[in-house]
Amino acid sequence: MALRIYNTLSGQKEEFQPIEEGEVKMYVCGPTVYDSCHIGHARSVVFFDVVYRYLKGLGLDVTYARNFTDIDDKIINRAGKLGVTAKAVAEKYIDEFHADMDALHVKRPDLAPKATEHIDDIIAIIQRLIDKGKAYPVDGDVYFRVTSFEGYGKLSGRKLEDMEAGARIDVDDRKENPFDFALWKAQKPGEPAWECPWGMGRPGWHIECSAMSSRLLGETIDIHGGGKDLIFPHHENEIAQSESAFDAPFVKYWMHNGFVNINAEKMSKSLGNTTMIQDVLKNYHSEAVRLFLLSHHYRSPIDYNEQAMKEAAGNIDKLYALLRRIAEEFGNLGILRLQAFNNKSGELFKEFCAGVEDDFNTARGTAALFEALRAANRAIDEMTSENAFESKVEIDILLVDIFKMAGILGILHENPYSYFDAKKERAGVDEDRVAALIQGRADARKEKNFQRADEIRDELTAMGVAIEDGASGTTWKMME
RNA sequence: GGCGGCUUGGCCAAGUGGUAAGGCGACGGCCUGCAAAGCCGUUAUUCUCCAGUUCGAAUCUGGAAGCCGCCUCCA
Repeated sequence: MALRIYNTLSGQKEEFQPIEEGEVKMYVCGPTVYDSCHIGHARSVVFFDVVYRYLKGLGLDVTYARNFTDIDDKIINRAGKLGVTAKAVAEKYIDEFHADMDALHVKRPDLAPKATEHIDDIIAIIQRLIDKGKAYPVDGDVYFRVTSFEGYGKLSGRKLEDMEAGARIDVDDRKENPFDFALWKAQKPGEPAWECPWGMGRPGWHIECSAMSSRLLGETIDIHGGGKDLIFPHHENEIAQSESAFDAPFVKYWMHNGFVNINAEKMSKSLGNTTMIQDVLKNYHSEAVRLFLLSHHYRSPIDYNEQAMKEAAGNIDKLYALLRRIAEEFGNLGILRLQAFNNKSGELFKEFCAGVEDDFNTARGTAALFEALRAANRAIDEMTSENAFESKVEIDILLVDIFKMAGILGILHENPYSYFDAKKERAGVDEDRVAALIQGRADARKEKNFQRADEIRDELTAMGVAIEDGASGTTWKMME
């Protein structure tokens, strides 16, 4: 099987061939750190986290960079409102970003550069572009000369002539062409600024990615990703800058994820439905969030709503319930989990990979995950003293597959007992009272007083507690 | 105005020209004192509509309708 990736540049799926055998250089546009992250950021970051995990799983030597835009109009505005420095705003939200993404079990990228740490690189590229006649300074600003780059529009499929007709853009007489964009912005009073050959100022938005990508990963990289909205103008402009500066292709595979809608509406500040990761995590387990995000194809829009989240949360519950069941039957879940990294995988993991290899179709992959879940439960259901050995072998293979899939999806990090205990704690029920009621019910059942037993169960139900009678006694959990 | 995308069962959602994955829900069964959980089975002759190409189309082509995104900061 070969990995195929939909390349925005070509508009089709292409077989993935790294530029250097066995190595992958990947860059993903990170956040502008002026506010908390929302579920849309989570989608992008979680998706590319899966790309990273999968490529590493293939044994490739992946260098993954994800930047922070830590100097920008929005940050400066925010700082002005709060009466603090832009740096303070950026630092606060970088910390928040890390906290959010750690909570979502996102692996840290190899490199997390900040724009302000690469001002020299930025200035060097701008100088180069000016020297080559691709950019021009005006009153301390520097603009990229869009008409100097023949391929302008190749990523977004736009032509300069077409855009000019209906475009709503600022008319700025100082620009040669309305689509020329700022590489450098002259300092305004009170703004943070750096010294450069054109006077004090700060970088424009697009140039930082060209600078950091080329400095950290090379002039041509394998994968560059981000949200669909970045295709134009951000990534289009990055291509123009980088390819003009280095006379080499900038990126081999462009990948863009789709948006998250909220209850079938576009998420936007004006609608007031911006859904922050922190708030989502108050209501749902982080792995439910990941499973929700990954059970849809990354390029399609997805709808965040209560039903979808409850479904995902329910499925995470089922997976942990299986893990608990296996731990109860066989013990040593930790050892079984370790085996996932050494043992050969079974058919279902191969099926899972077949999905993921097809343009990271994790939605297709989850079908294999649920099949493994069902097969493992069935094997335990059907286990007898005669077939115990065969069953154990079968369950082992299924469990290894499940852990391997979970390792790529980034779920099932917890011990199942602590997972369910944490749920009980979050629900805030009186556990001693539940234990007492269950004991009372057990006594009633012993005396065949089923009416009393059912009364007690009703009482538990009213508390939101669901009970399950098993071979080794009664267990309970919180109902959804 | 320009560019792009989407329309698959009650809901969500895969589907790469060869005869509709998976999840949720619903219904029936096994299990259970009864339940729950788990398992088994049933739940789209059909993929918005119309025409065409083909031995064969949800998948390709043309047309129609509806929905959505981008073109402005945005994941």
